[in-house]
Amino acid sequence: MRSSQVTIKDIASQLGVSPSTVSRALKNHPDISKRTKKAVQELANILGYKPNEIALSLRTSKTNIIGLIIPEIEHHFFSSVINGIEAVVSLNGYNVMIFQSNEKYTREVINTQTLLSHRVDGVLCSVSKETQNYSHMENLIKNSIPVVLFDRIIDDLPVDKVIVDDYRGAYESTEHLIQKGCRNIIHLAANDKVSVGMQRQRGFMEAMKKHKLFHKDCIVYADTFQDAKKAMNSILARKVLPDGIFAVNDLAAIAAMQVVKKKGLKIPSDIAFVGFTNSISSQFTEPALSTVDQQGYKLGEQAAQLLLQRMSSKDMHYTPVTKILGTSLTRKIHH
Amino acid sequence: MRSSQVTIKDIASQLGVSPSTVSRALKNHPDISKRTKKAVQELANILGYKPNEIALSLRTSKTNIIGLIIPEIEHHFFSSVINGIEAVVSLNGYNVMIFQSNEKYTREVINTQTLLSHRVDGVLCSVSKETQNYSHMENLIKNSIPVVLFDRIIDDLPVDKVIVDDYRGAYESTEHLIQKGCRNIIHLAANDKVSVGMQRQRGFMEAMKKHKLFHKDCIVYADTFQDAKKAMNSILARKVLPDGIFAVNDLAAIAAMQVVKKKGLKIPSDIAFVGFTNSISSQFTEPALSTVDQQGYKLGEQAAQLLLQRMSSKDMHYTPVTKILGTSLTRKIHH
DNA sequence: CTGAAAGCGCTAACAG
DNA sequence: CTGTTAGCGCTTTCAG
Repeated sequence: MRSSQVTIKDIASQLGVSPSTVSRALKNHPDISKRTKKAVQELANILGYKPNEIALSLRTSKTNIIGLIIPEIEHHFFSSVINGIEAVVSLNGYNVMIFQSNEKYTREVINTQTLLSHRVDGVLCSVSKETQNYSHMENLIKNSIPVVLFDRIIDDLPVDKVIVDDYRGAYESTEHLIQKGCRNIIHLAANDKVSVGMQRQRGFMEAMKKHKLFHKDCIVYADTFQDAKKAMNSILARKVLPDGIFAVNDLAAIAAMQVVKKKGLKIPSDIAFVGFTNSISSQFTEPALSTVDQQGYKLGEQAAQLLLQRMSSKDMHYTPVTKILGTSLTRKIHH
Repeated sequence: MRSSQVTIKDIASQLGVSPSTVSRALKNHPDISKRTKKAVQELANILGYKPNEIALSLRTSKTNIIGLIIPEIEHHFFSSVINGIEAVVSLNGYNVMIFQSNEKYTREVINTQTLLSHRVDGVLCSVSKETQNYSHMENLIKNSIPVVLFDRIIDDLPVDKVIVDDYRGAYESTEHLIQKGCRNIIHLAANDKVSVGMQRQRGFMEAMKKHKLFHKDCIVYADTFQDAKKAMNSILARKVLPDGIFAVNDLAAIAAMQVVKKKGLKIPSDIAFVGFTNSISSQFTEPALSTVDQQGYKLGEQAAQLLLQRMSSKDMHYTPVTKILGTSLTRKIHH
């Protein structure tokens, strides 16, 4: 049954007309007679003709594909970003091609090359933890492929960016803990140099300093489940116990909560917790974890809109824009 | 700076040779002199030449793209499947184009048409909950695009399939509960007609019947968080309380656990729980939820392998294969 | 060792 | 109203 795909030529020869007539008939060109149009469209339907996007792309140098590079798809935050992106771009006739860097710089570079080869019309990217150098992104731009960075950005790269206000999210969370009576708050901080983690740490520090609560032992680097468990254990071995924990992500917060509960301490009365991400799991801890919602879906929408906008303008000498999205603290702590 | 993409022609004209020479030089064709090769390859590097995949695809009618249709990317199971797929296909030079049906039949149909237009080399699909009709899949096959279904399959469609042994996973989970002493087990079952849910229900029923524990009230339809909460509340209002719950997914199990704990009952001593999916969240409940691991990654790998195999054989009259993957019960119940 | 030409599927001048 | 032609970028005969 190896029927290869139906082309405009097949329709043309079966109808005894030229390919261009078929092409025109299919797009309702006014020049074509009603009879011909009808015949063509009917036969196209019967044969199940679908235009070959590849041929179209080659002609128009437009693929209607947006390239997306994210660190890990298995991250709920990123999959919700994807949904926001798809919602926006699909309305404009674009499809998304997703690539994962798996937090590796080298993979990210390969991804950009593949994107380039596939001649995608634009690229959305959230960079890997390893990424310091950004010549691969510049390479896209040099090839006149617009780039928008989101969430994990490269500060120095002059392109459009959409980020979450990590600084303020962290600041407000810390203040919330303070308002709830915490005086000795510890921040479980990110280990890497990614902007996101740095901003959260900065937000925490500023809030603590403002309330004169900052001290040198209140930052502990631990951003994975295992690390956070270890860290929390050694924190609980300190002479002075904390009364609040602000974690750089929910995973670390949840890990720390488990350690705290195992020691028989009560949450939030003995130690209160705030996480960051609003992951699915944060609803299932007991008590439910108070956490900063990053609004991945909205972030995706905004990034996509910015990219589409940039793609539609021919101007390569634009002034890059950075959009900052607000966060909101969910499930505030109740004593 | 609007430099459009570098082509083989650019290199050719700059070097005063013909495009065909450049083409050959770039792929190390033995006919080309060392000098020319070196010159071409160097210039290609400098200009940042990347072959235009679109043009290649048009020529070879091979896109090196695998189309993937899944219900929802925000589902951890599916994103782990994606990773399994990518791991396998990327080794073979393929990229994946992901489409979501969002559990809508109509979207799934549109997705297949887009895939067809993009002339993907093969399609992997897990169908939506609504999907009953499968002419859209047949349409792909008619166009000689091999299809492999995974997890959520259509029984009647004669294509390769990879599924998890939902029946056995459910059967064994139920027996595990029985071994642990449960005599009145209730199954929180799927509401829809998807094969996956049906198999789990069948597995549960068979195990219960074998041990003469089956009775008419032991199946309750509730497969979402909200529904499961409601269902569990009304179950706890029964004259005879259950001593075990087997849920069709972790979400329902977790919801039910929360209701049970709120009532002051102990888990697992009063009521034991087993879920299905091995979601991230299942590790974070207290106690951690015993659940059936579906091995999404492995499933993805197998499906991808099957598809690649089918793609490489020209034979359109193959006998479809169905691979069944085992499951394993994680975190068995400890009293 | 290298070049010219044809063709993948489609469309848009241009020419009837 | 319809057909012919050229060309998008690339490879691959065929012909030097």
